[in-house]
Amino acid sequence: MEYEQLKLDNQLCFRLYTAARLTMGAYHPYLDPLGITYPQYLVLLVLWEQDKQPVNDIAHKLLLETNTVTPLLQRMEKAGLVKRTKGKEDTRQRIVSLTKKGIEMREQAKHIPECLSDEIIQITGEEEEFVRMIPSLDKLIEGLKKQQTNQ
Amino acid sequence: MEYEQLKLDNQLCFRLYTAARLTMGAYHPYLDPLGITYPQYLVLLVLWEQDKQPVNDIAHKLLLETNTVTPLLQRMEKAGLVKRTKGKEDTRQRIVSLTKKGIEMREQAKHIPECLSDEIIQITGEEEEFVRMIPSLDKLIEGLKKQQTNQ
DNA sequence: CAAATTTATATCGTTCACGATGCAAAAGTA
DNA sequence: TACTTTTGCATCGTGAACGATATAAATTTG
Repeated sequence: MEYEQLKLDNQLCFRLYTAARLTMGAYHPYLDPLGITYPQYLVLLVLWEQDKQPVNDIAHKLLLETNTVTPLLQRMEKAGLVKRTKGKEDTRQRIVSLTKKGIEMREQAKHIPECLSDEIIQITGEEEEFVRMIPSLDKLIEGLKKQQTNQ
Repeated sequence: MEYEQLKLDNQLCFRLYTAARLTMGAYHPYLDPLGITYPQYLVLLVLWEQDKQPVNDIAHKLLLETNTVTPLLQRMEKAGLVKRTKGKEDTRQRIVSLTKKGIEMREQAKHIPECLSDEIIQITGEEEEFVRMIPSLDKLIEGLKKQQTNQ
């Protein structure tokens, strides 16, 4: 069948696309009570690990463009989670730092990863299978990242 | 470290989220010349396999909500790729069918899956590793789907 | 040092993605 | 048959994601 490939290959990309959407959905019960979204949670994770970072560093760690991260941070600032101040050495930079509310949310979010792990294990029976997927995903991400920046 | 988990678990979800975005990005060079987006390409794949389907069937196959698919189809209709007609048996339904342009695009898109496979192989060295990921992703998707509809 | 280039962020426009809500048609129930 | 519920789709509002473009500050170059 000439068009058989059209069905077949979407396998990987379509599944990644779907799995990503559904796992993000699995965060909803935990993030909704905190009033944050999954991408906002990612920003908090980055800042909890190291406070006071310029927009660029945050974007780079999340592999997002700054024009995605800037509005995200603006919404988080409006929500009182972070504040954005001008950089002292390089005044082009905007240094993003956690507010009291942003710092305190760490405590409330402490159990989310554990809850989600448990949920995935409960849903799928075993954990190892998914732990094994991680290096493959990293390899794919690393390769695609290079592909898209170099050329 | 009390907060160690916060870093660790994002492993899976963050990687899925990132891998999905980047692989969708890898479609750009092939879809841009056709003037379609990745979700629109997915809709076309569904219709190429079987023409004339109600909105609901398309949404169900893509695991998307109808309120995502409806605007998507409206844009595709405006672009002249599909038309949407009222259902005859059930007049609530909107039957989506391919236009001449939509049918002809199949020929132009024929090689996309092959190109993408090649690219992934070239980027990452081997194919098997990613073929092996597919059943795991299916298991995850299936489980999360149940979780989110049942409760 | 002045001019050109790069860098850090912001803004704009378009397209998803989805919760909430609305509405009309179909299906089920009394 | 009248009434209630469900179903199929549409609309609205919000938050990503990102390409394109803008702007000011830093850096490089001549």
